[in-house]
Amino acid sequence: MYARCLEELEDRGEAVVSSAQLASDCGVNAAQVRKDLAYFGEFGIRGVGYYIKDLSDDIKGILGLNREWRMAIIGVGNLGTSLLLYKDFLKKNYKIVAAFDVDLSGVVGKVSEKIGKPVEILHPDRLKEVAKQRKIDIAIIATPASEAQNVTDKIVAANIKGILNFTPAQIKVPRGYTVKNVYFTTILDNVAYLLQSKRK
Amino acid sequence: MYARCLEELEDRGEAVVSSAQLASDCGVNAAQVRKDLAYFGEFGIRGVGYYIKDLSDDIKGILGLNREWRMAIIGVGNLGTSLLLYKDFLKKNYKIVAAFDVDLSGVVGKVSEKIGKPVEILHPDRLKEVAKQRKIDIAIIATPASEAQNVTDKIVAANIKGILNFTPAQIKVPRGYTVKNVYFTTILDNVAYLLQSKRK
DNA sequence: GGATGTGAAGTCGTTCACAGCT
DNA sequence: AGCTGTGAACGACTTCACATCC
Repeated sequence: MYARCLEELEDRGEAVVSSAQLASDCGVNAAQVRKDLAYFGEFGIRGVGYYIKDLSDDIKGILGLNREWRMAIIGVGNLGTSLLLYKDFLKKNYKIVAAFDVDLSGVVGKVSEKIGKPVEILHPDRLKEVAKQRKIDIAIIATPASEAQNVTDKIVAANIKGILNFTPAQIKVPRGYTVKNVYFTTILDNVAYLLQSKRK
Repeated sequence: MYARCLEELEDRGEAVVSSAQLASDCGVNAAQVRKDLAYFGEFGIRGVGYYIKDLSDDIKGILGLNREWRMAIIGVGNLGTSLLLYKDFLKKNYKIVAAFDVDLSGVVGKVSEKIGKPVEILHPDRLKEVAKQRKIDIAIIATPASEAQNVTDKIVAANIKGILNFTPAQIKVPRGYTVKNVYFTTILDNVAYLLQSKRK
């Protein structure tokens, strides 16, 4: 959040920012900003503020955003295709280096056509082999929910430590693996509840 | 989360569940489950547990999941199209009742072809008019980030109180509006940081 | 002077442990 | 006997307030 705000300030040509301003931009408390940043070191200058460029670089270093993260998409349906075409990845250090689907034939044409160049769709059984070759860091599960655990097991076997799960299934992984779940209807449930409870 | 677990238990033919089992299914503490549920009322029976069907219905009532929520997609690019085609909405009480885009011509054909029937794409300026007609509860922003605030202002003018924002822009709304942000690269940043900090 | 870094206070959420029902 | 509901202990995060330093 701070990294994103800082980039915006940088683009605007600003050089220094105070915790108060950064807080207001991010919609949080100023003390919060200082605590968060101070946790990782002393980045600010008393009486002045934070040098935007330096702080931005420091944060990116801390978050690991200054290196490339190589990703695989598993499941090339609507969502998977959408992610393959997702332009924001290009600006950031995220790169999709492989796409997997059980249906090899069906999707290739459509996706390739949209993306402008042929996309190679591989069978999920080849995950382990390809993960090593292409140094995959993160796997994105965009299959039907019923396949989620099955696919997860293949990801674990391939020793890919980061997983982004777009299915509603609660997947099980050994410790040491990082899983983030993103499920649209759960987010909508949240909005719906807040709307309903405010209305009354 | 509980609602989803309960549905699964229901499908499996179970009738009663204890806080301990529900907790284990959801990956949380048993006391947590009891506190969460007790907050809204006394749903359990001491010495027995919770009747799954009743609890499931109660939770859905509390969350507002037993009524239809009518949504509009604004921005019919890759992501917007993907959401229009998203099948999980059909099983839940979420319904996309309108789609908006500044480019009326470009997308109609492609989406319609995929969806099997013609999809009507409207200009965002018609949001207010259509919101009233079609009783839109929630607006989904799937435009480029640069358009987010612009579109948000139209949503506010149309008096749509729930907003799901898929752009990285931090949008501003008057109080009384509910906004949820879903931004893929932020989630990936999180995964990347956790991976990096574990590795060292 | 002015903004950071940080102990202390305050707030919120989680977990424990057990009284109270069924 | 067993499991819920809940006060109390605990822990984590947020905010305050000010000493500290540029």
